[in-house]
Amino acid sequence: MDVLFRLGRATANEVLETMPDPPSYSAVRAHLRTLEDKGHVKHEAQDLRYVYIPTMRPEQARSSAVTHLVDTFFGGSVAQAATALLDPKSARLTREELERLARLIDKARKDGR
Amino acid sequence: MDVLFRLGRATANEVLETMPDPPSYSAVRAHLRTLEDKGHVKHEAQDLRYVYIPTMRPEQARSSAVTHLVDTFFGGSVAQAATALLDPKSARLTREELERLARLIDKARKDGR
DNA sequence: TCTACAGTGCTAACTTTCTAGCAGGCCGCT
DNA sequence: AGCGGCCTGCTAGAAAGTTAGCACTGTAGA
Repeated sequence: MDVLFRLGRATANEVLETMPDPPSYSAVRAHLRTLEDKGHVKHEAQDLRYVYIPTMRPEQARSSAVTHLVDTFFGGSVAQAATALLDPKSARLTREELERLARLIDKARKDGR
Repeated sequence: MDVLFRLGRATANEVLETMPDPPSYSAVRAHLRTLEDKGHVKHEAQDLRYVYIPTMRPEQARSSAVTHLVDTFFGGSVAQAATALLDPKSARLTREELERLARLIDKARKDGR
């Protein structure tokens, strides 16, 4: 699923290549089929191969992944998560990105009043 | 693992209770044992039961989870992830948290020069 | 045309995970 | 002492996941 979310859509082979520590091609194909059985994924025929696509909308997948991360690693605190995310040691942000985030927070400060 | 990261340390029973959609108690115990075999977890005897603890340091676990999330759902863009995280629709932040984040970004703007 | 190639569907064996349940130990209670 | 509850270790069978490999199909190139 992570590979599919990352790429948006992918063939069995692309999934295999993108996986770290990949199992066999057969395993990937079988797994994609069971994901399809469970409804997490659908496929389309493209050229001669199947392209698999997550059924969940990307925004929803993102948002639930974010919530899960915040709950699991930051005790539900968005502020703590944001602090870790913006940690200057790892986060390399361009000037424009910083400006945009500053504006975003400024807006939240005004609106939240 | 998510449960253990969330709680810091937990018995098999606590893991079971915390899991959404939990398997059987046997499965949880067995799984904790294989996690221990693989070195992801260790246990201590407390009173009469085992308490399981992740072997990875929390900061490291957090940071690699954050990296993985950013790569999987935001194409590696910290800025996009931060934007989603601070989305006013979902993020409920107190005034002090907003101030702190604003200062954090301000500092990054100055330092990054 | 025919050959090679890459993909699908399917199957059968194998490995790992999940499950229920049993024996045994420690504790607290009566 | 005896009982019940709760935990561990362990086992064996069921379920799920992994693997290799076969037949078949459509495409491209010699």
